Amino acid sequence: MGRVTKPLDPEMFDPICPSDLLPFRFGDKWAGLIIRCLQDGPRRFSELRVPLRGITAKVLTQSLRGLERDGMVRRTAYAEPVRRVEYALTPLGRSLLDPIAAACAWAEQHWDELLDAREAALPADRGISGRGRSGW
Amino acid sequence: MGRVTKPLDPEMFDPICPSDLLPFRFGDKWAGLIIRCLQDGPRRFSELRVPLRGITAKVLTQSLRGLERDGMVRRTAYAEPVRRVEYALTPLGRSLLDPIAAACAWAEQHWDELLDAREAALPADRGISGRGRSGW
DNA sequence: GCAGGTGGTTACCATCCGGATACCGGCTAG
DNA sequence: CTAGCCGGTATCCGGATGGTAACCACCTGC
Repeated sequence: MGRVTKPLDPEMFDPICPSDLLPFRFGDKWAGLIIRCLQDGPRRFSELRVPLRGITAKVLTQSLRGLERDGMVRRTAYAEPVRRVEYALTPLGRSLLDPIAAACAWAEQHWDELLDAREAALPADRGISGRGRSGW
Repeated sequence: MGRVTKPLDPEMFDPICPSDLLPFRFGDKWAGLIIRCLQDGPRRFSELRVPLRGITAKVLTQSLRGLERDGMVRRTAYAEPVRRVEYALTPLGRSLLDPIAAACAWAEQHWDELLDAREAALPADRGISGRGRSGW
């Protein structure tokens, strides 16, 4: 089976920058990232684990099952000698790319302000809200 | 002091419909709702509790402190005989209204599909993902 | 004096969520 | 035979999250 889509960039999610201040979440912690991983076509389980650095098999399975159940993702297992399973966006899942992109654009645009606010809050951090990490 | 903005509609968040399937979240469970409550101008603590049916003082405080820390909301306490505290959106917080609106529009547009997917999943519900309720 | 509103705080609790670790059967390459 | 990849599952765990209930000081109105 010839590869149709380019392999995922292991660096597509910078581990330092864009994940921990962003106040948007889609579904669980990984759902947004997964959706974006699938935007160029179907991906295999292990393929998804590459850019989602550090995600464990269990958690990825969990997240994918949730997305499948909600009609965002379609899972296809092929009856081949070597086990192969592919995950692809449904039209519904694909329609999510737009609002996700809007959220990303917002974050990118206001990144400095977000950092500033966080930094300014640190000294007298009342440390109440739970937004220490936010997912994507 | 004259009231500038219309009182909040206690029904502005339908308790049945728009909250529990929506796969978007902003910050913690209440942050998105709070932001939208503040879009027409500053609101007082108790005023916010009305449309946010069921939110307890503690949880609202928590959420507001988080938003304040992240620069989305500004808290102003007035030195008056009767205690008065107002919460208002900062420009940064206001800028969030757009992507939030995009998310809402998406949800509204795909509501039926979301419901269908959920319903179809119920019989053989593998019940793995944590998206039973989503907040936003 | 007492009830009631305002804007919280404190202590406690159940649940959830993500993660670590170990393990699995089927297949293939050496 | 053995090692390793593939796509998971089973079990356990700690911390975050959200909620309840009780309490608080201060002020106003009856």
